[in-house]
Amino acid sequence: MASQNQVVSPSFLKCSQCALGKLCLPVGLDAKDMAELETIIESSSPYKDNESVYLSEQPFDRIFAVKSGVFKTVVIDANGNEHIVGFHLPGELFGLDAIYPQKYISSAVALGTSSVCGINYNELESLATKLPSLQRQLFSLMSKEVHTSQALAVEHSADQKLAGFILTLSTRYKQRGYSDTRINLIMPRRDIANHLNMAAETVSRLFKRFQNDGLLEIKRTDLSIINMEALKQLAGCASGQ
Amino acid sequence: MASQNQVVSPSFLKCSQCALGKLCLPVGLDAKDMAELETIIESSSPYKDNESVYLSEQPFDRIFAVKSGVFKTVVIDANGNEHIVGFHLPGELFGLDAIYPQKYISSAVALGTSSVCGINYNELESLATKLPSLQRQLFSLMSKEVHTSQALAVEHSADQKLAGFILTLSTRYKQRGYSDTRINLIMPRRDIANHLNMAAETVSRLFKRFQNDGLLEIKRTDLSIINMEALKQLAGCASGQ
DNA sequence: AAGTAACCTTGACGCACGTCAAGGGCTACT
DNA sequence: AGTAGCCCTTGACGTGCGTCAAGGTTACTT
Repeated sequence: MASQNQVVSPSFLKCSQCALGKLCLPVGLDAKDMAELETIIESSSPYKDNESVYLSEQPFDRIFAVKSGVFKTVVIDANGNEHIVGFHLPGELFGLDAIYPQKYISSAVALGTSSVCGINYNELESLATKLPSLQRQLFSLMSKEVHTSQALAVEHSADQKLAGFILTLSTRYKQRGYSDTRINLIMPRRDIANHLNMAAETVSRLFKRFQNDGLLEIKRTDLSIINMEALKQLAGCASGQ
Repeated sequence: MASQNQVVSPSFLKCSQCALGKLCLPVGLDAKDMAELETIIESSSPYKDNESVYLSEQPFDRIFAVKSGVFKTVVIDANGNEHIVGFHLPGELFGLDAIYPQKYISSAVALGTSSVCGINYNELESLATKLPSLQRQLFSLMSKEVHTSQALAVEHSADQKLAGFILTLSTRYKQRGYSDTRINLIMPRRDIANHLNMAAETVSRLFKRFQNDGLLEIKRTDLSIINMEALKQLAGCASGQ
């Protein structure tokens, strides 16, 4: 299950050439600053489905940026129950919650073949004191992270939560240049349900109801949003952005 | 309801003299750095019960540190329903979620007479590039914020959520030098319930059950924890820290 | 000291959603 | 091509907790 395939890819795609630059860590950096950032970024070979980047309780040394695919971060409570804290799309960071405790709180697991960039945190910190634009972007991304964590807690009913979840995916994929109405749900229903604190059966039933109500069409992992406005209204709107 | 009483207190208590220094922004700063930080901190006269520090949608300019009392941060969804995102004790920061969107997402409201220090964010940012220890502390605090926001989402049943809530309060008060077993719940049941996404009646019933089971004793705002271990087990433990 | 309003408690009731169980459809491996 | 195993769906059932309603306490006001 665990694996540490930290082999540096021979064909390392630098930030300056990476299509995710406009979303990821380098936002707001000029060419010179980006070149400096590139010196501390390490690329990894891809993780296979269900392989983990790090495990809960391991000492913290790096944060990660998704290069391709999707990762989930998972915590396990005292009773052994798993809870999926979040899903991470290309250009998003994970591991930030480990900075304060200096150890990983969650485990990070690949959903399908996926790859990351690793960034040594100590080096990142010292670089950030030299590059105000980088410091600014880090603060901004962490603030965003706080906000998204809070947003989940606002939603009450099951349909509100699921509608909100679909909308955040839609928004995030759109920002990445993908369609915001046709989405490939890589994660199984069980994972969606777990993340939203509900039963997989409920997810299934709600998808069916949403489909009957003309909000969307779904077949397995292939989701098409038909009525975006109605979905937003269901979600209580706050999930946009 | 709203009020902007930003009069600088004549008896401004500097960070170096403030008892909260060991928890708040100045953690890890030496005397010289702290003196620099003090130059950008502004103190306010106290807010009365239910007065707001800022309102949702207002432009972001400052973050805040609680000096005394308690504040709650509140978001209002599209349907006009309020949701309490968090309670903030002395030495804790709020307003961090406004950095990314550059406007306040929530409103911050005093629970009883309470006071804050305001810190201009632009000045804080430029100071942080000069003081690595300050930058480090900011990253650390924001990471902690991410973590606490996530922790709420892990809890499932109502008793788990309430037990977890009591425990986080206990831990946070202990860190502040107060008792971790005798807690004054300034916030009304309704606010606790709202924050935990449950009905006030449920909070009332659970408190009674916890009391019958010998976990705690509670009368109005006066809470005594009797069996800490049992509470932790109920909460699924993760809430310690 | 009396009046009023907010807060808390308690009970009765109903529903949303979790749990349990069974069946159907992909995908994958041999 | 056949079979095994997961994933998803669908139904039946139970229950945790929300909602509604009423009564009791405490705190603030004049």
